[in-house]
Amino acid sequence: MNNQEVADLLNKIANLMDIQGETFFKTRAYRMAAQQIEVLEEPIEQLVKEQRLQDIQGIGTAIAKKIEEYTTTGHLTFYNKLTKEIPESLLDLLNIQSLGPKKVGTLFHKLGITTISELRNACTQGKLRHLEGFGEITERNILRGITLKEKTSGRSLLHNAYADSTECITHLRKNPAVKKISIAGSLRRMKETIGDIDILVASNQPEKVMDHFTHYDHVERILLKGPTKTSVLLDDNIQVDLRVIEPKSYGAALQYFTGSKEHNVQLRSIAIKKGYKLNEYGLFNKNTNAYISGKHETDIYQLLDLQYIPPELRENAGEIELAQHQKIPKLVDLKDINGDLHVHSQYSDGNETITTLADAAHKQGYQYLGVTDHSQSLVIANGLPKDKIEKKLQEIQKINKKYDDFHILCGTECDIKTDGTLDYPKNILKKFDFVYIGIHTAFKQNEKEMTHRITKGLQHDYVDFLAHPTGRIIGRRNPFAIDFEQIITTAQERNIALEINAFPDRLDLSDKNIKLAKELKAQFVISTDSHNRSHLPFMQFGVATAQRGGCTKKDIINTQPLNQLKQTIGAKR
DNA sequence: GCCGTTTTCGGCCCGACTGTTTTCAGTCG
Repeated sequence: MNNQEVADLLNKIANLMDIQGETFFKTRAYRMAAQQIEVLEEPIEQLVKEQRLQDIQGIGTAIAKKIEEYTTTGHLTFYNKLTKEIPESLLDLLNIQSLGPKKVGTLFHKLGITTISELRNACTQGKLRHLEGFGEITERNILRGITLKEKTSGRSLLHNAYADSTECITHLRKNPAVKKISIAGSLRRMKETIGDIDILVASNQPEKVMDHFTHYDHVERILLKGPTKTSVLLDDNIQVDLRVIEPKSYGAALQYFTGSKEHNVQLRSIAIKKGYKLNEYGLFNKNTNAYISGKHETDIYQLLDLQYIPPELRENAGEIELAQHQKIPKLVDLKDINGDLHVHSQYSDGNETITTLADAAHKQGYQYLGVTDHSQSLVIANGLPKDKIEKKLQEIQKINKKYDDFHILCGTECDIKTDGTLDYPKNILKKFDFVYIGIHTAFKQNEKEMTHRITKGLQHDYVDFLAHPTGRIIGRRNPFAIDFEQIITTAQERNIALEINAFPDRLDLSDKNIKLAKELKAQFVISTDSHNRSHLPFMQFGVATAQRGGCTKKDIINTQPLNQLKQTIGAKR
């Protein structure tokens, strides 16, 4: 029974109780307990064993007792009883836009609706409009909500949302009523997937800004429009929420709308303890309501006696305590990155020549580029046969003469075969400047086999980096079954850095895994896995993920300047 | 359901917009 499973159960209880009509504060207690467990560093079962559950802020006798029963027996009597009254399938309905717990409760109690398909039928038959609090418009909105949920399955990849937001901001900036503008929400926190894009504008003429916004070319439909808040659906089905606020509240609003929600709840309770009230309009005196500050986001943190917290860390996962003790680290920055070490050329499955890739990397301001083509057995990716390696080395040597402030390194992304042996022998691996190893076949091995396979791979000489360590593809492929801590430990003992793969649907390691690996003193390399030059800028998303994992410059190998990097990888050869 | 340097009872974070209503509940972030 892991921590996430316990947290999930508590969240489900909260949602079901909401539908049942329980008081807000009671269901919130379950959610807060769930949140605490999600960020817990040790296994919850350990706490149960040592009777320490109630040491956690937000867990009292009632919830502790439920956790104890659930972790020791695998089920919870209270939950079974609850789902007899309120069917579990109603939880799906809560994810439909314009439906919340109250309406779902009414639908269930008055019409006996328990599933999305039953709901759709009831809507098309016009059965909802007669219920109290419902009408024809609600009926239509629910139908739209169902369609939207099916079409988008919820969230977009970070890079898609980022590209949309950049374009939208460019459009908004053209209007002189826009004084200041920023992305906010989960996009500003650079989460790997984004529910909707939040944009914040400072202006004294909100109507003009809203009009300009709704006339943006890519707006498919206006979902709601008011003087301070407008939501639209773009033609690629991503939702954009725009908030307009007076300049004197811009900083407070930026803080507020960046979230996360859990981070803000903590911040507001700190504000109250210090005699303030904090909302999106500013920091106020709790008693007199007098405005104290709000123009700059940094001032809010300062007035709460907190070190400034970068958006990437605002998940209520310990960052507030760090800020109270002035211990927020200086995170790695995109400017710190001196080169990309995982790029594919036409020598395997890349689309472009080494020359083209090198020119693009040089223009991007890098000192070096590592060209890592797939190894021989990976036929589907046009893996490089042994007898072509010499040709590649010579070509790189020739191109390198062109540059005096840039250097191409010849690497490989060598396959770890199913038994843990590598796809090139030792004498071949030695020819490369550096070596990534990675899994590209037989993803479904069990935990024991896969962990053995990877740790055995890490034992070979001349290995520098472990590519996309968990193999997950966001929304499409789950991570391998592996004992991740054992892999981190082995990599660390062998002085091998773990990749933070920046390709948008990989982001592998994830922020959570980075955090875990960092605690075990792992080293990292951030690389893009580019297959053509348009992928090189993905570095930004790898760096953001590293930031979310709390990495500093010295945690990341490819922040080293060329000479130092040569020493690092050269020491193994 | 949780919590306490005022409290073991009475608070608990807050505001905008919509749709269904004639003054506000529900949803959303």
